[in-house]
This record gives sequence, C-alpha cells and structure tokens, in this order.
Amino acid sequence: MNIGQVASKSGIAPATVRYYEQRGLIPPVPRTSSGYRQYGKDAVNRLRFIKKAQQIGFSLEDIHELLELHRHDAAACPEVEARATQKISVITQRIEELTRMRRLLQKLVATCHASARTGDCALLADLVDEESVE
Amino acid sequence: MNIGQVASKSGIAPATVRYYEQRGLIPPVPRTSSGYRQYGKDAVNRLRFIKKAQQIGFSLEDIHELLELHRHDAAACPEVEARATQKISVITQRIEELTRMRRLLQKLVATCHASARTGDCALLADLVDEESVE
DNA sequence: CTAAACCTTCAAGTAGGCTTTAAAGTCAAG
DNA sequence: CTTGACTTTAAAGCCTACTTGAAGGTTTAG
Repeated sequence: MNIGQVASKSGIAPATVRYYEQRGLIPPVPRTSSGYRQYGKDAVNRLRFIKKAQQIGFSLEDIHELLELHRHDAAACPEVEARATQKISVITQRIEELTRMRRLLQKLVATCHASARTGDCALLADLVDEESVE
Repeated sequence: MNIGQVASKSGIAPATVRYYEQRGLIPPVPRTSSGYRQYGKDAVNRLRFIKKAQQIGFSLEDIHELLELHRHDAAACPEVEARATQKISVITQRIEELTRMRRLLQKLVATCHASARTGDCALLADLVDEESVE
C-alpha cells in the first residue's frame, strides 16, 4: 500500500502519517526503489489506534508510550507494568469525570424536559455549583 | 477575592483566568475603583469546572457550549436539550473507548505479571491488532 | 514613605499538532 | 510518450491554548 491508501483507510492525511513517522509513532516502513513508502495493513491498525487514543484525550507523547508498552523484553517487564498501571489509573479517573459530567447533562435534559409543559425551563441547578460539591 | 486568590484556589494561573474572560468562558466580573477584578466563589467553581472538563478532553469551545447550556430561557429549551443530548452521546462514546483501552492495558499487565515467574514477558497480543477488531 | 507583592493592559512568544507550499520525481492510463 | 494523479523532502504557516514580557498603577507591611 502507498501512503495515500493507508491514509484513506485510517482516516489520517498522508502528510500526518509522515509526521507521525517523524515523531516516532509509527516505524519507518520499507520503500520501493523509487522511494515510495510501502505499508502493510498493520500500519492501518496502528494509525487507527493513534486516532482513537487521541480522540479520548491522549497526547502524541502519551500514545507513543502506550505503543511502546507492548514492544519490550523480559527485563523491561516491571517498568512496563508500572507504566501500564499508571495509565490505567489515569483512564479510570477520566472515566469517572466523564460519568459525572454525563450525569449532570442527563439531569439537565430531564429537568428541561419536565418543565417544558409548564413553559418554564429555567433555573436549573448550576452545573458549576453541582460540580463543586467535593 | 482578587485574581490571584481565585487563581490559586482554582489552580489556574491569573493570566489564564484573564484569557478565559477574554474568550468568554467566564463573565467579566465587577472591578474595584482601581480596576482590580473582584471575584466571588462561584468563579472558583466555574474555573474548576473548566479545568476538569478540559482534562477529560473538551476544547475551550466545547466547554463554552457546556457552560451556556444552563443559562437559557424557555424558548431555548429545545435547543439546549438537543445540544446536551449530543454532548451526552459524545461522552458515552468517549467512555466506551476509554473502557476498551483500559481493558487492553489490564490484559497487558495481567499477561506481563503472569509470565514474570517464567522470566518471559514477551509477545503480548498487539494492542493495535486488538483495537482493530471492528 | 517606601519596598514588596499585587494588579492592569497589550503584545509577543511558545508548544503541540498538524497543514500547506514548493520543487521535483514516479507511476498508470490512454 | 504525455498527462494527471501520486509520491518525495524540507520548510514555512496555522490553530489552540497558554505563557511571558513590558510598562506601569495599587495595596499593604514595616
């Protein structure tokens, strides 16, 4: 596969794919004699993974670390475990925050809807105040 | 409260607070005769909310929208509901992705740990490949 | 009264993550 | 064998979200 194809399959622009290679997020791939990059489908997977990880709030550096986790030898095992555990706790926290925020929004919708009949959708408990109860 | 106090209570730099005011994320507050901004504690709440929302992956523009949701009149109700519902689905998706990624990492840790005794922590199923099963 | 620690505005600089541009080579179709 | 789509590199530009700097006014402790 040329870069254009891997790009369209992963939903990432060719220039961005090159940029990721430069950043070390994806390994350099073999080239044709004329210098064209040749990708396999694992490249598509990796790119998709990068995209998703990014959408859920990881920086390219975070993602780099995540991707490094699975490429290690026995000696590196404890460190891998530590890093992974730490990522897990970050993720867990993030999930909790998102869940809280979702509850707030659900409440907002519920209240909004409930009072719609009376023509008054006002004065919801302030999201911000809710959030501050800690 | 002066800007420095509200800043330290919310964990956001004074300059950033001003920047948020400029961006419309927080409303302009009253000033003293000499021009100092005077904040109440709701400002702290709002700033904390902004910070958290940001940490879980919302852009300042997203956050602006979120904050606008609760400040509306009866007429705006349907739109508010629609926006909130949409945000909820975004959040739900994000939670799902995070959950999947957490499972992957947990598996990684488990495998790593399990094989630690045998001195071989190798060849975990590729995170990327896992993720690509769609 | 003065020095340190605040505050003000405005403008410019920085970092992360791309995107665009330029100048040139390559490949596939007709 | 040429035209158009695709690829290459390097460098510059752009957007978001801040951060820093300059130049100056204010407040508070001693």
